[in-house]
Amino acid sequence: MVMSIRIPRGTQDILPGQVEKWQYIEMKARELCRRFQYQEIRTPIFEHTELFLRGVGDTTDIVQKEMYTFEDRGKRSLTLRPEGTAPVVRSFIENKMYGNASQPVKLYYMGPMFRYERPQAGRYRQFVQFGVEAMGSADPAIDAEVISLAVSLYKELGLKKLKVVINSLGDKESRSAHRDALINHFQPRIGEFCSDCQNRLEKNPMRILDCKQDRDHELMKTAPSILDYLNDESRAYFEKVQAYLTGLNIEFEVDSNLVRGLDYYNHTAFEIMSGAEGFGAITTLCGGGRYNGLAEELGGPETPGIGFALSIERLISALDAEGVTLPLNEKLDCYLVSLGDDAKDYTVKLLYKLRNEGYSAERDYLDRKVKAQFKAADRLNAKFVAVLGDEELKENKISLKNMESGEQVELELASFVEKFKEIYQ
RNA sequence: GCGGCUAUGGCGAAGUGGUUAACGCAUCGGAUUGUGGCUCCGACAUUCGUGGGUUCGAUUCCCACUAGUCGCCCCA
Repeated sequence: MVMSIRIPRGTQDILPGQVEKWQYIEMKARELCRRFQYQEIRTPIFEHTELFLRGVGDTTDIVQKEMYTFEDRGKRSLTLRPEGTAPVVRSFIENKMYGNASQPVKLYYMGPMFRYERPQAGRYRQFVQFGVEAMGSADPAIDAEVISLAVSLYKELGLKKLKVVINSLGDKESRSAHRDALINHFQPRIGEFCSDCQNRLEKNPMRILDCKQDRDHELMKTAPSILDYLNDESRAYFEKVQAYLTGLNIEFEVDSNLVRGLDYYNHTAFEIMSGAEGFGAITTLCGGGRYNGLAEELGGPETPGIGFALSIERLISALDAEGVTLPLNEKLDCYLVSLGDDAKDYTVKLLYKLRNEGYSAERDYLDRKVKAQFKAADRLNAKFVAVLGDEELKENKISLKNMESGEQVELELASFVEKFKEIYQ
């Protein structure tokens, strides 16, 4: 036998039974965006590699080791998008949305992202992100709006064990002062830290604060906090964001060690984590932050922006971990049981009629016995089963059974659909 | 990129260096010659991830590969 071809590593098929959850979540997300007034944008699955080099930052892990990059026949270097912000900002600039009548421009996207990583719980090579981007406003109220949108999605879906963590990375000036302070702090004893941290010292000293291996080192506890290096403007901004969140009754924690991995962040950075038991090592459900300056970096006009991205896979894992069942009702309106060739021919037509009237309806296509047809109806959660056999056909009758009550009535065959409508009410 | 564990029917899962590879669920058939959810009976893997090696003989032992899984790094 020929070896069968299997799904590529780190990808998954979403099968019937599971896909309903996805559809429900997608519907919820879209509905929420309608209420919050974010409009959908669909950008290509691949972009010029250059976009991510400049947008995400060429020292980031994403760019250095996780991109699906290929050359097309025209020798262009293209990359399957590893994240959604850079493409949206690219489109914003390219389509001159900064000139739109309504500002800020508030967009959302939902679709697959690709990162070449070793798969584990909650991590895939192709995964689906839902994200929003609000561009053109540097009002801290919109930071709070973006965070609240993500929180609302989780809460409305039924998650309870959530933790919102925020931090401020400050503006350029604050960040650079903090960076110098960090280097001065760790430099003398960097040899006592892990090799990753040693590399981080020059590249991105902030990341040392995030290290799990060296978290108990005494220099960690005494490390300069970004919050002490925020200039007045940055501090005022961060305080305002917190005040708005408090006003929205959104509980949060300030964690000065929260550092996001992408280069483009500044000011507000946030994460939403799941505290559910058995959720695995990865607890981040959603990550986001402000990226003033990214538009300029990509060749557009100076435009402030903030957004988040969350993974639908992790959202579903969190729902499962908390034992939340989504209100999916999968009932079949009517199953048609037939017995005999003439009856079968008739029910084939009847089935189509019911479907054209808007009902979900099904029948047997494997010539199964009546008993097995009923079993199939049961498995499909049929509300009603109509039975047409030789006897009924001869007398122009059809039986209709209510599967919940077990009650069965005989109806005129000719007016079945009309009668069904009445009874179905 | 690195490390641990795993790989047996549609699913879950036992098992052994040697002539029939347990069992449970699901499915199909029957008891009930036209009525589901319960019960009982029967059927259902020329085959144990792929390739190679050791052996008279491998699903079982060894190696490689692939995949899954969990963790590290990092992230959604």
